[in-house]
Amino acid sequence: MAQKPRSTKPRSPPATAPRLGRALKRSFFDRSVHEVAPDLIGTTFLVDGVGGIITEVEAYHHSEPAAHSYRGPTPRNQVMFGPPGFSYVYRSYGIHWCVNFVCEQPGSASAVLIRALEPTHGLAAMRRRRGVEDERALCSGPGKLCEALGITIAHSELPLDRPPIALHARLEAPDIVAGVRIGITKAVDLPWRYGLKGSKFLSKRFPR
DNA sequence: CTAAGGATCTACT
DNA sequence: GTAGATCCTTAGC
Repeated sequence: MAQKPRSTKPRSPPATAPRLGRALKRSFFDRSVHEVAPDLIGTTFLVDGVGGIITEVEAYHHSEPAAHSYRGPTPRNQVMFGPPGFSYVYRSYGIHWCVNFVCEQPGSASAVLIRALEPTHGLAAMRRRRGVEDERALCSGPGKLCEALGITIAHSELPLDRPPIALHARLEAPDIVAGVRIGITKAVDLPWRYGLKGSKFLSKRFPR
Protein backbone atom coordinates (compact mmCIF):
# COMPACT_ATOMS: atom_id res chain seq x y z
CA MET A 1 0.00 0.00 0.00
CA ALA A 2 1.28 3.36 -0.90
CA GLN A 3 2.45 5.34 1.94
CA LYS A 4 0.93 8.63 2.69
CA PRO A 5 2.72 11.30 0.73
CA ARG A 6 4.18 12.79 3.76
CA SER A 7 7.63 14.10 3.32
CA THR A 8 10.48 11.66 3.48
CA LYS A 9 12.92 14.44 2.79
CA PRO A 10 14.55 16.33 5.59
CA ARG A 11 12.78 19.43 6.65
CA SER A 12 13.68 22.33 4.41
CA PRO A 13 16.95 23.76 5.62
CA PRO A 14 17.20 27.09 7.41
CA ALA A 15 16.92 30.05 5.11
CA THR A 16 20.19 30.36 3.28
CA ALA A 17 22.08 33.59 3.34
CA PRO A 18 21.56 35.67 0.21
CA ARG A 19 24.05 35.45 -2.61
CA LEU A 20 26.88 37.92 -2.29
CA GLY A 21 27.94 40.47 -4.90
CA ARG A 22 31.54 41.11 -5.87
CA ALA A 23 33.95 42.08 -3.13
CA LEU A 24 34.38 45.84 -2.79
CA LYS A 25 37.90 47.19 -3.09
CA ARG A 26 39.33 49.89 -0.92
CA SER A 27 39.15 52.22 -3.92
CA PHE A 28 35.35 52.21 -3.57
CA PHE A 29 35.90 54.73 -0.79
CA ASP A 30 38.17 57.07 -2.75
CA ARG A 31 35.26 59.37 -3.62
CA SER A 32 33.18 62.06 -1.99
CA VAL A 33 31.57 60.88 1.23
CA HIS A 34 28.30 62.11 -0.26
CA GLU A 35 28.60 59.59 -3.08
CA VAL A 36 29.89 56.74 -0.96
CA ALA A 37 27.29 56.99 1.81
CA PRO A 38 24.20 56.31 -0.33
CA ASP A 39 26.18 53.77 -2.39
CA LEU A 40 26.74 51.74 0.76
CA ILE A 41 23.03 51.16 1.23
CA GLY A 42 22.34 47.59 0.10
CA THR A 43 25.93 46.40 0.33
CA THR A 44 26.77 43.53 2.64
CA PHE A 45 29.12 44.14 5.56
CA LEU A 46 30.71 41.14 7.25
CA VAL A 47 33.18 40.78 10.11
CA ASP A 48 34.55 37.27 10.36
CA GLY A 49 31.63 36.15 8.23
CA VAL A 50 28.98 37.70 10.49
CA GLY A 51 26.87 40.63 9.33
CA GLY A 52 24.28 41.67 6.80
CA ILE A 53 22.93 44.23 4.38
CA ILE A 54 23.59 47.85 5.26
CA THR A 55 20.26 49.62 5.67
CA GLU A 56 21.25 52.92 7.24
CA VAL A 57 24.31 55.18 7.23
CA GLU A 58 25.28 58.78 7.91
CA ALA A 59 27.89 60.95 6.20
CA TYR A 60 30.31 63.10 8.22
CA HIS A 61 32.70 65.65 6.73
CA HIS A 62 35.39 67.68 8.48
CA SER A 63 33.82 70.92 7.29
CA GLU A 64 30.83 70.60 9.62
CA PRO A 65 30.87 70.61 13.41
CA ALA A 66 29.10 67.29 13.96
CA ALA A 67 32.12 65.46 12.55
CA HIS A 68 34.74 64.13 14.95
CA SER A 69 37.35 65.52 12.54
CA TYR A 70 35.97 69.06 12.64
CA ARG A 71 38.57 70.38 15.08
CA GLY A 72 41.51 68.68 13.42
CA PRO A 73 43.42 65.48 14.08
CA THR A 74 43.60 63.98 17.57
CA PRO A 75 44.77 60.58 18.80
CA ARG A 76 41.22 59.28 18.56
CA ASN A 77 40.28 60.50 15.09
CA GLN A 78 43.63 60.40 13.29
CA VAL A 79 42.59 57.53 11.03
CA MET A 80 39.97 59.85 9.54
CA PHE A 81 42.83 61.98 8.22
CA GLY A 82 44.51 59.04 6.54
CA PRO A 83 43.76 57.20 3.30
CA PRO A 84 40.25 56.04 2.39
CA GLY A 85 39.02 52.50 2.82
CA PHE A 86 39.85 52.03 6.49
CA SER A 87 37.71 51.59 9.56
CA TYR A 88 37.33 54.16 12.33
CA VAL A 89 35.88 52.75 15.56
CA TYR A 90 35.18 54.94 18.56
CA ARG A 91 33.62 54.54 21.99
CA SER A 92 30.22 56.16 22.25
CA TYR A 93 28.81 57.39 25.54
CA GLY A 94 31.40 55.33 27.36
CA ILE A 95 29.42 52.19 26.64
CA HIS A 96 29.10 51.33 22.97
CA TRP A 97 31.34 51.02 19.96
CA CYS A 98 30.47 52.66 16.64
CA VAL A 99 32.12 51.95 13.28
CA ASN A 100 32.79 54.32 10.39
CA PHE A 101 34.33 53.86 6.94
CA VAL A 102 36.88 56.52 5.98
CA CYS A 103 36.34 58.18 2.56
CA GLU A 104 37.93 60.57 0.08
CA GLN A 105 41.56 61.65 -0.16
CA PRO A 106 44.00 61.53 2.73
CA GLY A 107 43.31 64.66 4.74
CA SER A 108 39.68 64.97 3.73
CA ALA A 109 38.74 63.58 7.12
CA SER A 110 35.37 62.31 6.06
CA ALA A 111 33.69 59.07 7.01
CA VAL A 112 30.43 57.16 6.87
CA LEU A 113 28.89 55.98 10.14
CA ILE A 114 27.30 52.55 9.75
CA ARG A 115 24.03 52.74 11.68
CA ALA A 116 22.02 49.63 10.87
CA LEU A 117 22.06 46.28 9.07
CA GLU A 118 19.58 43.68 8.01
CA PRO A 119 21.15 40.56 9.54
CA THR A 120 21.84 37.86 6.94
CA HIS A 121 24.97 36.00 8.06
CA GLY A 122 25.75 34.49 11.45
CA LEU A 123 22.42 35.12 13.14
CA ALA A 124 23.22 32.71 15.96
CA ALA A 125 26.43 34.52 16.81
CA MET A 126 24.64 37.84 16.75
CA ARG A 127 21.88 36.62 19.05
CA ARG A 128 24.44 35.24 21.47
CA ARG A 129 26.44 38.47 21.56
CA ARG A 130 23.40 40.71 21.81
CA GLY A 131 21.40 38.61 24.20
CA VAL A 132 18.18 39.14 22.25
CA GLU A 133 16.24 37.00 19.82
CA ASP A 134 14.36 39.49 17.68
CA GLU A 135 16.13 39.91 14.33
CA ARG A 136 15.04 43.50 14.20
CA ALA A 137 16.80 44.25 17.49
CA LEU A 138 20.16 42.74 16.52
CA CYS A 139 21.65 45.49 14.36
CA SER A 140 19.17 48.40 14.45
CA GLY A 141 21.59 51.02 15.69
CA PRO A 142 25.31 51.79 15.50
CA GLY A 143 26.08 50.42 18.95
CA LYS A 144 23.91 47.36 18.51
CA LEU A 145 25.48 46.35 15.21
CA CYS A 146 28.99 46.63 16.63
CA GLU A 147 27.99 44.37 19.50
CA ALA A 148 26.34 41.91 17.12
CA LEU A 149 29.37 41.78 14.82
CA GLY A 150 31.90 41.73 17.64
CA ILE A 151 33.41 45.06 16.64
CA THR A 152 35.64 46.79 19.21
CA ILE A 153 38.52 49.26 19.13
CA ALA A 154 40.62 46.31 17.95
CA HIS A 155 38.77 46.66 14.63
CA SER A 156 39.74 50.30 14.16
CA GLU A 157 42.18 51.36 11.45
CA LEU A 158 41.74 48.10 9.53
CA PRO A 159 41.54 47.94 5.72
CA LEU A 160 37.98 47.35 4.57
CA ASP A 161 38.95 44.86 1.84
CA ARG A 162 40.91 42.39 3.96
CA PRO A 163 39.92 39.88 6.60
CA PRO A 164 38.37 40.02 9.09
CA ILE A 165 36.34 42.67 7.24
CA ALA A 166 34.54 42.04 3.95
CA LEU A 167 32.18 44.19 1.91
CA HIS A 168 30.15 42.90 -1.00
CA ALA A 169 28.45 44.95 -3.70
CA ARG A 170 24.69 45.04 -3.88
CA LEU A 171 23.04 43.04 -6.62
CA GLU A 172 20.29 45.51 -7.43
CA ALA A 173 19.91 49.24 -7.09
CA PRO A 174 17.89 49.95 -3.94
CA ASP A 175 15.43 52.77 -3.31
CA ILE A 176 17.12 55.18 -0.95
CA VAL A 177 15.63 57.73 1.39
CA ALA A 178 17.46 60.60 3.09
CA GLY A 179 16.91 62.62 6.23
CA VAL A 180 18.63 64.48 9.02
CA ARG A 181 21.18 62.70 11.16
CA ILE A 182 20.42 61.22 14.56
CA GLY A 183 21.86 61.91 17.97
CA ILE A 184 23.83 65.04 17.14
CA THR A 185 23.54 68.56 18.50
CA LYS A 186 25.43 70.48 15.80
CA ALA A 187 24.72 70.82 12.08
CA VAL A 188 21.41 69.15 12.84
CA ASP A 189 19.72 70.17 9.60
CA LEU A 190 22.09 68.53 7.09
CA PRO A 191 20.18 65.68 5.36
CA TRP A 192 23.11 63.29 5.41
CA ARG A 193 21.38 60.22 6.81
CA TYR A 194 20.58 57.60 4.17
CA GLY A 195 18.36 54.55 4.45
CA LEU A 196 16.97 51.63 2.51
CA LYS A 197 13.42 52.63 1.71
CA GLY A 198 10.84 50.52 3.49
CA SER A 199 13.38 48.51 5.49
CA LYS A 200 12.29 47.08 8.83
CA PHE A 201 15.90 47.09 10.00
CA LEU A 202 16.49 50.78 10.71
CA SER A 203 17.51 52.44 13.97
CA LYS A 204 14.56 54.77 13.54
CA ARG A 205 12.00 55.44 10.86
CA PHE A 206 12.58 58.14 8.30
CA PRO A 207 9.87 60.80 8.56
CA ARG A 208 7.68 60.82 5.47
C1' DC B 1 11.64 60.26 30.24
C1' DT B 2 16.65 59.22 32.29
C1' DA B 3 20.83 56.69 34.05
C1' DA B 4 24.57 54.37 32.72
C1' DG B 5 29.26 54.71 31.37
C1' DG B 6 34.22 56.13 30.26
C1' DA B 7 36.97 58.37 26.96
C1' DT B 8 37.97 62.70 25.03
C1' DC B 9 38.48 67.40 24.57
C1' DT B 10 38.57 72.33 26.13
C1' DA B 11 39.79 75.62 29.30
C1' DC B 12 41.85 76.86 32.49
C1' DT B 13 45.41 76.88 37.02
C1' DG C 1 48.62 69.00 35.62
C1' DT C 2 43.01 68.98 36.77
C1' DA C 3 37.97 70.23 36.49
C1' DG C 4 33.95 70.15 33.82
C1' DA C 5 31.24 69.47 29.71
C1' DT C 6 30.23 66.74 25.99
C1' DC C 7 29.27 62.76 23.58
C1' DC C 8 27.66 59.94 15.79
C1' DT C 9 23.66 55.32 22.26
C1' DT C 10 20.92 52.00 24.48
C1' DA C 11 17.83 49.74 27.72
C1' DG C 12 14.61 50.15 30.93
C1' DC C 13 11.41 52.50 33.60
